[in-house]
Amino acid sequence: MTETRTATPERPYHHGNLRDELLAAAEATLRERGQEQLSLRELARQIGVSHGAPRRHFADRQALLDALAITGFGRLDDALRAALEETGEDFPSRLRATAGAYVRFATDSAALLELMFTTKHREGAEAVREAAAPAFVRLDALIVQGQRSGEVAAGDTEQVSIVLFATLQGIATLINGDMVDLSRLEDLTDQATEQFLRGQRPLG
Amino acid sequence: MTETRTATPERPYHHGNLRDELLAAAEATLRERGQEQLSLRELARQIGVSHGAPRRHFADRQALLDALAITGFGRLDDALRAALEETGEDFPSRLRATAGAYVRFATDSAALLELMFTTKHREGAEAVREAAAPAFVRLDALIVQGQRSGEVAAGDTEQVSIVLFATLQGIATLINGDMVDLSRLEDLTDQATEQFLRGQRPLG
DNA sequence: ACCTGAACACCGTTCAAGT
DNA sequence: ACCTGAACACCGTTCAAGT
Repeated sequence: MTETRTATPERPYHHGNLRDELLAAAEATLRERGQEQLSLRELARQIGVSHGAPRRHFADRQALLDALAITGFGRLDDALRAALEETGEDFPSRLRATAGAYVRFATDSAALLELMFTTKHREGAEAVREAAAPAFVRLDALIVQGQRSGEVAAGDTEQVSIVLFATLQGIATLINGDMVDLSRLEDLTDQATEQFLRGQRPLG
Repeated sequence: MTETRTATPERPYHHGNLRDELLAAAEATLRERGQEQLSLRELARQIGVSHGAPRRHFADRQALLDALAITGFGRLDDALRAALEETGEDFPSRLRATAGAYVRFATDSAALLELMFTTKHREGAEAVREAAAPAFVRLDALIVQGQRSGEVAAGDTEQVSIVLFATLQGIATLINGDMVDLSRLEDLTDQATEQFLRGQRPLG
């Protein structure tokens, strides 16, 4: 029971884990109050370091936001992979599982999604784009499967997968922006996937 | 050639047109440097009024951004209407014209688009949503035309039009966020519209 | 190697006061 | 009715200095 074990322990000079703590605190603030309300100084205060300390780990505010976006893409890819592991092998099942997982992630993490997709005209944005690649590749692979099984017309795979990606992303944007009610999410996603299946079915 | 006619004329006490000038200057800054770089104080400096003056016309920074978003929706609707006036009467032509006009507007005014569609959890957002209504109604009317002509399957009109809207919005988001190159815009839009036409064609 | 703390140049917002 | 200008409480960023 020494002085150094109080409720707010005097931290040793070297904090040791600041980067991860900053990211965790930033993500919580992002979810609760949005990107614009996220302040480096406030994060430092919450964690108990001086306002200059974050600088060692993130060159500036934007670098921290980029890091959040990058982890976001990782989590998106994890969500898509997990959904595919729990579904059947046929193309329609995999399409529906992917679409459902995407829009669920996107509407559950609206502020994070915004960070992930509004990257334009920034330095360091290259790293964010690279982080997005696995999710795009996963969509691409899904379309390739559909083309092999004959359920998706032959053609420019990437073009088809981008339009599919765009549709899911757009549905999430309309809902996250309160233009469309969240209660319509499932029906809209079904509409999009069934329309995709019909629109892609090779003409007999 | 009196003292009151210098290059920077001494303005009369009552400015008279401050609201419109603020909006115009704000839109230019938005386009050139993005929303985050837009500062009320800097706008006031550019126009030549005190930093407190904007307060008479916009309660706060967000109110000015909302006003920009609202004028953006008006301009979007204008663009859609203009495109429809220049095309044929058949449904596929009108679908293609609408889609093309939408993605052109959306990629030409990327920062404005972001303002228009990220409205969540804000007061005064109601006015922004209302401003969006005409564009949604226009898409709805287009789908109704397609259903009447038999080129779109009968069903929930709004659901179909929202998915179409979402697809176009998503394509623009991916391009504006530099995830997809602008050069692919036209092909992606064509892919989306042709897939829509095939996916909606009633089964014979 | 990592963090502190003062300093600088900005913000948005408020409000009494001027015309 | 409309605008000014001082004041307040924040920011992000920089950097010499500490351990």
